[in-house]
Amino acid sequence: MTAEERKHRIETYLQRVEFASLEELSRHVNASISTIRRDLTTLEAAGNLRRTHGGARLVTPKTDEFAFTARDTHQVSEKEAIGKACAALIDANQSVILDAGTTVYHVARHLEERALQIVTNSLPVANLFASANKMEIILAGGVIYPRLGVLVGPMTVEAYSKLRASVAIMGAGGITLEGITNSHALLIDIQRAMLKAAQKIIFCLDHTKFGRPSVSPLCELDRADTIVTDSHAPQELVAGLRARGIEVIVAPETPDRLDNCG
Amino acid sequence: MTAEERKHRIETYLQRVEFASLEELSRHVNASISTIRRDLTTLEAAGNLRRTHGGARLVTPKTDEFAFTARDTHQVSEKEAIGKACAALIDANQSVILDAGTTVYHVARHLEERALQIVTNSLPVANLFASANKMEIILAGGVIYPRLGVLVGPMTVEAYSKLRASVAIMGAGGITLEGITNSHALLIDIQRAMLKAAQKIIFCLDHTKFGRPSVSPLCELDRADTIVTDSHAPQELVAGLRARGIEVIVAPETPDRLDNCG
DNA sequence: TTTTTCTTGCAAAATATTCCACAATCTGTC
DNA sequence: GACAGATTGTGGAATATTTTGCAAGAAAAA
Repeated sequence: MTAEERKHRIETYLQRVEFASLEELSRHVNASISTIRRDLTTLEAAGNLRRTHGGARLVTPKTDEFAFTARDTHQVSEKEAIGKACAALIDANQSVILDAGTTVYHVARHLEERALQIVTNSLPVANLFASANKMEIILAGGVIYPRLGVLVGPMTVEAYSKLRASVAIMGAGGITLEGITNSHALLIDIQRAMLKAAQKIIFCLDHTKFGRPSVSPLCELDRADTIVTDSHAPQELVAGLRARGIEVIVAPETPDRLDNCG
Repeated sequence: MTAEERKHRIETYLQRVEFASLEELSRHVNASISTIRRDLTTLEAAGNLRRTHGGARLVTPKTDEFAFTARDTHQVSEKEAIGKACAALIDANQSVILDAGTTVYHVARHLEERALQIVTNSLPVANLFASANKMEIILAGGVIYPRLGVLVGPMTVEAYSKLRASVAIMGAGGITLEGITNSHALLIDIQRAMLKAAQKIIFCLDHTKFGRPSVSPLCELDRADTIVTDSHAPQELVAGLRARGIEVIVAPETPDRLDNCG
C-alpha cells in the first residue's frame, strides 16, 4: 500500500467513525503508530482532520445528532471491549441484524468489512456505514424515536418480519436467570421480530445489565445462543448461564498493550 | 505491446483502483519497474495521474466521499432561496413527503416545525430532523445507496406505496416542456411511488435543471402542481410552464448577507 | 505522583534518481 | 536491398533520497 492510499484510508475511516484512536488507525491501515502520527500531522495540515490526544477527529461542522452513542454513554471501555469481542464472532459474508442501542453500536464500529449485509433500525448505525460501499446496508423503515435515533413502529416490525439473516446482534435492558428484559416497551415487538428473523442470536450486555430485570420481558434465556459481556460480570450468573448451555464470552479488559497483532 | 498501449493500460487500471503501487502496475502490464516509472513520469506530465512514493494515484479528488456534501457545493445560495420559498408553501399539520437530493434538503432545513409529519427516504434529511421531537419523522426503509445517502430498492417503493401524504416535495435531474426527468434510474420507481402517494406535488428545481433533459423520464409536466425555482431560470420556459397551468414560484434572489437560518 | 501520549533523533528499509548496457527500430548511405 | 550509425525503448545496478519503525526524553493528562 502506498502512503497516499494509506492516508486516504485514514480519512475514509474517520468519515465513518468520527473519532479514532491511534491504535485503532494503526490496525486498520496496517502501519505503525509512528507512521499514523506522521500521517495525521500531514492530514491535519491539509485540512479535514484534527489531531487530539490519543487519536484524531473529524472536523465536520455538522455535528452528528447521535454522537452521544459513541461518547455519552456509561461503561464506554467495557462496551468497546464487548464490541471488539462480538465483532470477532462474525464471519465474512454473513448477513447481520444489528439492534439499536449503544452497546450494539460499538459492535458496529468494529465490524469494518466483515459482513456483506447489515440490517438495522438504528440511525446511528446506518450513518456509520452510510459511506461504506463494500457492504450492503439495509435500513428498516419506521418512525424515528427522537432521543435514541431508533426506528420504531409497525413499519419496522413488518420490515424485520419479512427478512432473514444469519445472525442478530442484540442489546437489552437486563438479564437474570429468569430471562432477558428490556426497558423500552416500544422496542419489544421489534426485537422479537429480529429474534424470529435470525438463525443465531447474540446478546451484547455489559455487566451492569446482569441480575437487573427491566420492565418488559423480551425472551427466554435459551433463545440466546451467545452472550458477550465484560470482565466485571458477576461470576455466579455467568456460570448459571453456561450451565443452561448458553455460550458466554467475556471480553478481555481493555488490552491496551497490543502491538502488531492485526 | 507498444509503449502507447502500455500507458493506456496503466491509465485504465488506475481509473479502476484509484491507487496502484509500482509493483502492482509492473505485474499488470508486464513491464519492469523502471519502465513503469518512466511511463508514470510521462503520464504525470500529461495530466491525469499523480506520482506518489511507491506508486501513483488518480487525480480525481473525490471518489469515496459522501457525494451528497460534495454535490451540495453547486448553486448553494439558489438552493437556499428555493428552500425558503418552498417551505413557506407548507401549512402546519400537513404531512409532507420529502424526496432525496440536495435541493429538497434545503427545503427541509427551512421546514422547522411547520409540518406535523414528514416522510422521507433520505438519510441526511432524517438526520436533520432526528432530534426534533415535535414532529413525527417517518423514514422509508431500504438499501442505503452509499454515495447519496438515499434509501433505495423495493422496500422503499413498498413503503411509499402504502402511505398517503398531503404534499410531496420533489427534486429532479432536468425539466423541459416535454416532461420531468431524472438521472438516477434507481430513484425513478421510488419517485413515482411518491407521486402516487401525495395529493399535491411540488418540484424544487434550480435554474440549471431547466431545459436540460436527463436520461430517465420521470413524469409528465402536468403531474406537477407547483414548481419552485430561482431567479435565474429562463423566462420563456417559466412562461411555458405557466401557460400549461402550472404554478411557478420564483424564489427571490438571496441578499448577500445571510440571516441565521440554520 | 503515575500513566499516557507526543516529540525528536536515528538506523533500517523502501523508494527515487541517475547512469549504463543491451536490444529493437529507424535513418541515411552505399 | 544491405549495412553502419543514430535513436529510442527496456532492464538492471549504483547511489541518493524519502519513508518507516523504534526508542528515549519531554510534555501532557489523570
